[in-house]
Order: sequence, then structure tokens, then C-alpha cells
Amino acid sequence: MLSERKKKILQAIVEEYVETAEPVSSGSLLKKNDLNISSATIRNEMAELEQAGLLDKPHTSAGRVPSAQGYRYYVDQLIKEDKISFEEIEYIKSKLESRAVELEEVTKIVTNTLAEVTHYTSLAIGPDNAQQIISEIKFVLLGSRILMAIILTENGLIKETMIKFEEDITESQVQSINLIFNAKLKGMPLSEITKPMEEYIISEMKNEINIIKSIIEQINKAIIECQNIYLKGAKNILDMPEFNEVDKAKSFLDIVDKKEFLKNLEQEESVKDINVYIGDENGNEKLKDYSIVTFKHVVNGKNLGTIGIIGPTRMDYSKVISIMKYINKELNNNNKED
Amino acid sequence: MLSERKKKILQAIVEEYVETAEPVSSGSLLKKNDLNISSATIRNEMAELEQAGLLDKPHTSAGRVPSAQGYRYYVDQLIKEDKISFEEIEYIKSKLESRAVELEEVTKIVTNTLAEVTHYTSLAIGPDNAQQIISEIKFVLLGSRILMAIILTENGLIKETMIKFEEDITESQVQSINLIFNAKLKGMPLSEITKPMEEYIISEMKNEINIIKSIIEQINKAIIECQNIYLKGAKNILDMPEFNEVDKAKSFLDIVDKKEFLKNLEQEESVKDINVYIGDENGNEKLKDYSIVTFKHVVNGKNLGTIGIIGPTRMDYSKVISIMKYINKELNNNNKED
DNA sequence: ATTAGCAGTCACTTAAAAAGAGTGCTAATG
DNA sequence: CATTAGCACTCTTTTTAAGTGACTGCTAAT
Repeated sequence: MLSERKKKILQAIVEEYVETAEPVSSGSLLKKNDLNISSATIRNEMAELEQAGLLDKPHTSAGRVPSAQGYRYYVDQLIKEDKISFEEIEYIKSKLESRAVELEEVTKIVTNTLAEVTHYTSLAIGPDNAQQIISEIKFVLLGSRILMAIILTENGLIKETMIKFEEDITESQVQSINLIFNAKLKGMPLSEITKPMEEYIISEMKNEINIIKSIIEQINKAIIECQNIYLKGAKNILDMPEFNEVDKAKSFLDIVDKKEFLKNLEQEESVKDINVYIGDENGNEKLKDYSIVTFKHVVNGKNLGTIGIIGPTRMDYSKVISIMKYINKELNNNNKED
Repeated sequence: MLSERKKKILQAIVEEYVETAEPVSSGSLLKKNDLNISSATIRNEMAELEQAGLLDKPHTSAGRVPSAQGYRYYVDQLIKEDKISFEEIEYIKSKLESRAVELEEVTKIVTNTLAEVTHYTSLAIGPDNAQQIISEIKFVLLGSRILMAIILTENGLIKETMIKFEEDITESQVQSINLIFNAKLKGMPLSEITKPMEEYIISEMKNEINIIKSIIEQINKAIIECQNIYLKGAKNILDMPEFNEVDKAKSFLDIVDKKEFLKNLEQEESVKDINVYIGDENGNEKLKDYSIVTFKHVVNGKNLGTIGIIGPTRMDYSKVISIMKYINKELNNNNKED
């Protein structure tokens, strides 16, 4: 348990460091905060905070910098929850107003907005398509050889894909395919569609065998195996002083580009509103200099994926969390069972 | 008209500079090429090439660097057209094999491949949707309140968008909308759809007025006003020594992000196979340090947009042009009137 | 417990010197 | 007359050294 004074000092250090990106000295702390103590006392306190593992020192004659643990303490205990301005609220509201029909569109709008408002890199991972329950399948013939498959899920997702054939398809074939697929697959998770259709093909030996096979193959390839991932504002990090060396920027962009770390995020179960992973807390050594803040996009109890941002550990957690809480709330309000 | 020897020297300078990114000295030219002349003679020749405006000199005691004009001469006269390896050919072939149905998918695959193979930033601009001729329109009801509009064009494009309604739509309404739209709009360019439908609404005063209005509005917003632009591999430029200062990288990413320069590209008319814009040749001062190489994606006489790459003027034109010629050829072969 | 004050550390800045890479010119050469 | 050896000159880059400044940690006084 930290003394009130230590808390105040830690908080001031985090906030100053987040703002300036320079190690914080006892002197500047004295100037910018009224703590009614001398710089020597601050130094003593800082030494103890360092002992406790909450602060780091780049070198002997530099000021202090929060450690990952220090940020963690800040996020858990000292954070300010209202660090969002009226302008930001208005801006976010205006962006979210657009009543996009598809989840993907909504997700895009949210990620764009998040990146714009936070100036970090935003990310979104859609729900696992394989686990979605089919509520309806429609097939539409485009021209004479292209079939469009549209799948609606109980979550409200709409997924479509095209299948091209080497021979003409007739409208009556489309009709019967429509009937078959809906009869066999309604209510099933997308991951399970192959088996019942194969069984059907074997048992009935209808003319549409090849068509059905192509359709299943294409749905697997284009919809089930494909995870929706969005990233926006990757170049924002170039504005941050910790990335003023191209190598560092490159290593960040590589991590972000590979998207490995995203997979864990969507699986992560959590009761919390907003999740904060500081440094390598989530076990990935490569992420030790970065923090990730996410929330689950849930509307009417339906999981619509995970949305968040990634940036350096020197992150404005108060602001990011305020903004994400607000966006999360708005997403819910906009979509109350309508 | 340049002497053969001057040509050879210019070529060697361009190629060495493209490879090393360092100004080329008379000495290293002597070492790496067998020109059978002394470095002093090379220096004399270089001085003349500089006078002719084909070379630049960063400072008195540095080697020479090709000027924009020098690159231009190289591209027009000295280029090697077969600078593509067997591995590259195989790789490109394997990527293009995937018989994607939609133009957008094809375009994505091509841009990804281009960025991977060239290590520059690749770009693609779809054809102007507004000018596409409608060959068919289909409407599909998804659930009870979402209408999906699918537009096929004579170019073979497939565009779809969703419209959400506040009230239920019946299947019979969908049918009559299908009939009306196809009757009125088949054969028209997308830019012209608003008027005939408005006239129709006024003259007939059917029940579907609001539905039709919503549809037209949404088609305008989501399809006609939206230009398809792809960019891939923007971070590739961070690997190039000319961008080892973050500011330069940022200025490149800003240019690329704004996409202004792309608009001119699609309009550009040209008889040539491959178009090369070196520095500010295309009139944009901001692009003076960059070059753009493009080709028109044309299949069976149909314009499917422009594809290309952007990178520093110090670009491996021989390689880029070889690769783009190959891809262009493949795109044609794969799609011969089938 | 707090603090003034000072020695000590370490990065950063500045200045000067040295090294290195190339050119341009001159004078000699075949 | 084209070519070339050779050297003076220029300009960047590297190296070295000295100096400055920002902090801390400790000690001794309050």
C-alpha cells in the first residue's frame, strides 16, 4: 500500500512522462505540482518508488520513468476517467451516427474514429465466423455463370461470396439449391456445414453435386477461413518521439503487420469493461514496449468482435480509456434492440 | 545524341546508384565495369554528362547521381527488359492463378503481389464507377428489413450495397422493384440513374416511392461516389536508405495517404504499355522525389482501372518495368474471352 | 521527517583536428 | 587530339577532447 504522497508523486510522474516523453526530474515535479515538499524529499520518495519497482531510471543522472508495473498501478488505481473533451464527444458522436447496415462497415467506422481521436493505431478483430449460427442462406444468379452466396447469421452478420462456374446455371437450379441449403443448414454453425451437405450429396445423388461442392468449398475459403481484421493509423506512431528512429518504427509496423498478437485478443475472456495489456503482460516478449487497450464489441448480448488500440507503453491511458468507454457506450445506445 | 561510351557510363551510374544509394565515383565505375578507359577519362565524360543535365553532383567531392532527366534517358533508351527472375515469374504466376471472380479481388491480389515482388508501394485505382453501363440490377431481401442491391455492369464489375428500412419489406415489393429498376436502368451509365427513377416516381406515384428513393440514395453514396483505391506495402519504403529519417518517411506516407495524385493517373490517356512518371514530370511538385510506374488493366478491351507502384526516383526501373510487363501480360492471358 | 547543499555521474553539445573520398585541372603521352 | 597520370583542392565524415548541464544520492543540519 502506497502512501497518499507516493501515489500523488507516481501519478504526476506518469502524467508528465506521458506528456513530454522525457524522464521526469524531482525539480520539474516540484515546479508543476504543489506538493509542499522539497525536491530532496521528492528524490527520497522517488528512490523508494524505484525500489518498489514502480519507476525506472534510464541512467544515474536522468530523471525517473514509470516501469510497466508503475503504469499498471496507475491504470488500476490512479486513472482519471473523464479525460475526454466536449469536442471529442461531439466528433465521435457524429462519426458513429452513420447507421451502417453491415457489421464490417460499423467496425471500419469505429476503428477509423478511434485512430483519429487517440492518435494511436487502432485495431479490430471480427468474431470467429466459424462459430456463427446460420439464420438464412440466399443464392443469387448473376449473369449466367456467377452465383452469389449470401449468408445471414443470428448475430446479424451478412457475409457474401461469389462462385464462378464453367457452365451456365439455370434459375431452377438456383431455386433448388436455395431450398436444399436452407433446409439442411439453418440453425447450424458455419463450421459445421461441410458434413451435412456431403451426406446429402451421397444420399440423394442429385444433378447439382458439383455445384454444391463448389459452393461449400468457396464458402469455406472466403468466409469461414477468413478472419476480419482491421488496422488503422499505423503511421500515427511515427509522430511519437520513441519512434524517431526508423528501425523502431519498422519493428512496430512489422508487429502490427503480422497481426499474430491479435489472435490471442479475441479469445481472451474477461469480465472487465476495458482491458489493458501493458508491455509483455500478455506473454508476448515482442510486445514488451507496447500496450494494448481493448473492449468487446457487444450489442444486445451478441459478441461482434474486439476493438482496441495499440501504442507505446508510454500511453495516455486515462484518455484512451475514457474514449473507449464512451465509444463502447455509444455503440450500445445506437443499437438497442430496434 | 549521346556517344556509345557516354550511354554505357550513364547506364552504369544509374544501375550502381540504384543498387547502392551512394553517389557513384569514377573509381568505382572503373572497378565494376570494363570500359578500358582510365578514371580520368570517366571523370571527363561524367563532367559532360552533368553539363547535359543527365547527372547531378551532391557536392564537389562526391560522386555523381542521376538527375530526373538522367533517369528519363535511362528509361527511354537504356533499360533492360528482362530483369525478372525465374523465381519471380513462378511466384507471380502462382499468385495470379487464383481465379477470383470479382474485379476487386483480382485487383487486391495484383497489388499485393506487386508490392511483394518490387518492394515498393503498389497502388490501384478502379475504373470510374459512374461511367459503368448497367447490365443488370438485382435486389435481394435479407431478413425483412434489409435490401441488398447488386449491380452488374457491362465491364463485368459486380457492386453491391445494403439498404436498411424502418419497416418490413415484402417479397412482392422486392419483385416489383426488381422489375422497375431493370426496365428503367438497363443499358444506362451509373451516373444517370437518378433522373429516370425520379421521373418514374413522379409519373406513377406508386407505393414504393420511399423505398426507391432510399435505394437510389444509397447506390449513389455507396457505389457511385466511391472510388476504389488500393495501396499496399507503404511500409516498404522504410527499408530504403533515403527514408532513414522519420520525417522523410512521414512525408511519403502522407502523400500516399492523401491519394490526391492518384486521381490524375486514372484519367491519363496513353498509348504506351507501361507509363513512367519520374519526379515531378506529372506536374505535382510534391512528387518531385518520387516516381510512379503504371499500366492500364485492360481485359478484352475493357478498362478495369490503373495499377502501378510508387517509390523514390532512385528506383529499379528495369526490374519494375519487367515485372509490370509480365503481370500485364498474365492478366490478359488469364482472361482471354472465356 | 524534512531539507539545503554539494559531490558525483552521465549524456549531450561544441569545437577542433584528422581522415577519407572524389573531383578538376594540368601537363605529359601515344 | 583523345587519353591519362598525378596532384592540389574541396567537402563530408569520423574522431577526439573539452566543456556544459541536468539530475541524483548522500550528508549534515534543522
